Amino acid sequence: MKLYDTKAGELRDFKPLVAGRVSMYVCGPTVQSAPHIGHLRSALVYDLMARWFTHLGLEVQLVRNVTDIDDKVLEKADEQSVTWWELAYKNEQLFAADYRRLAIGLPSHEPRATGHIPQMITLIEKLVELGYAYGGLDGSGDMYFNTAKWSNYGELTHQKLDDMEGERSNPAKINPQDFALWKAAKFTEPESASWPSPFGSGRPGWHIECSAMAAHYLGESFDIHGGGLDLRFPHHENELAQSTAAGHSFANYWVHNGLVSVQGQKMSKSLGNSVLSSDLFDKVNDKAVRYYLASAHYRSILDYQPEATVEAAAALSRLHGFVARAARELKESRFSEFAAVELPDEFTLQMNDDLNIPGALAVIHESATAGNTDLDEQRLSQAHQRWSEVVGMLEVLGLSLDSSNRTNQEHRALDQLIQTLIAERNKAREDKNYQRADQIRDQLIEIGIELSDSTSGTHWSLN
RNA sequence: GUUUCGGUAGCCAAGUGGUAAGGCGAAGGUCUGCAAAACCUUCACGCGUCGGUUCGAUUCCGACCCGAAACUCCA
Repeated sequence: MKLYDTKAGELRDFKPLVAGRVSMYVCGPTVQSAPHIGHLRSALVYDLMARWFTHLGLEVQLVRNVTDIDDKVLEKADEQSVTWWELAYKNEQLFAADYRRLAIGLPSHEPRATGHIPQMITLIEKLVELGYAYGGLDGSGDMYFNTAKWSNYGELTHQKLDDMEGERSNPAKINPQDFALWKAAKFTEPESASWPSPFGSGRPGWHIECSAMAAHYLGESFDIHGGGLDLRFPHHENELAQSTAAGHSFANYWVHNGLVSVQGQKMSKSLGNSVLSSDLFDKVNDKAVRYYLASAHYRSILDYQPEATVEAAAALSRLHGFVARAARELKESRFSEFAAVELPDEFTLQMNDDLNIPGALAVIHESATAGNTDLDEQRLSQAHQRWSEVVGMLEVLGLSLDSSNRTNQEHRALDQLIQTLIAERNKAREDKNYQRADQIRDQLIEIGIELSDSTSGTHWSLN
């Protein structure tokens, strides 16, 4: 498999550090507010990547952190007159709920920053010991990383220290580009937001959190570090600098997902142009939202267009339609069970090519078309092959038709009710009472149930 | 200014040094009592503009235009 490595600036063959295993660290959200679809796309990208690795037979370790303490969390909590941990927890739950709805798998670990303060302190101490960290020149008690001492600084984003603007007005820093490792407690902030440390009480800087947690769960070297493109600098550059300065080899591959934009502009909390998951979930079903967010290559900008979600729903519905039709029409044959078949080579090729989901989706569509034709022509063996392929491919992408609601009690009751109406309608059709037949069909359409007549009888589906 | 990344049909969106995947949508057709669904056919002589390299460029190179992201708060 090839992956685009931001640090190398090119596609690289992916080779795990330990054969048969892949370790991934993904920057999760700062839980200062509810998720928007940009956050969800990011989580989805790494979920898809993890699923593909799993399909390839690798054992995946995925760590996705939660930043539950930082300036913004404290600020927002203050505005809303709640404690910072209440705010953080509430938002963390909103993220979790959306992840679940999008069928984004649980990571192996989902560490909160506040649960790993000792590891962060240890890492800062190490940096002090090695001469890369210093206490703020203004005596504030802040700790900073000395970027001038680390000659590789800028290697992730290919920038020279001199070209970077940095924060010129901060008298606590030796170099304007230096960044905070530890922020001393302030009188204006709640006491609960500070922890004791050898540098005085305070809280960790944003970047050190990820360095410490990645090392804690995945070790000093691991395979892939992922996150949104906007985190490349300063966040990931700083993580890389402090971790490697501390002697860790850190991530072997750096992967960055493209952002979601609205009318050509980045979706962000500060711009106030956030599209929330509920905006999509209200319009189309959960799997269609997943399909939509996955439908652009993960490194491309996804410019949000409301109609595009409806298009995604239509496209996915055709695939699900084939799966359901094949299941129905093959039921009575010797091909009633779908087989664990090899996925089409082209699909594998696309997925191995830097996770080209759009290319992979094209393969699924082609298989579904071919499968529908096979069913039309009564080529059951081929249809069975196509059906199995499509089911397998959808499963890898987490886009399978949910089967849970087909087995529950409510569904059975609904089915019996509709079957009664179908029988009445078919009787009416036999009697050439088309007015009554169409009336039944129209009434069902109105409540979202679609009937379709075929040689194998009349079937219904939720629209 | 510096560093990244884009500009492909009505819309979404892949891709390639050899003549443009797929989806949505639209039109026509097959099927149907009529529909729906499904299938078939058609829908970019064109891939921001202008040059260059080449037998050949949308793809490589250069310049330019437009847009996005980052530059110490952001997935």
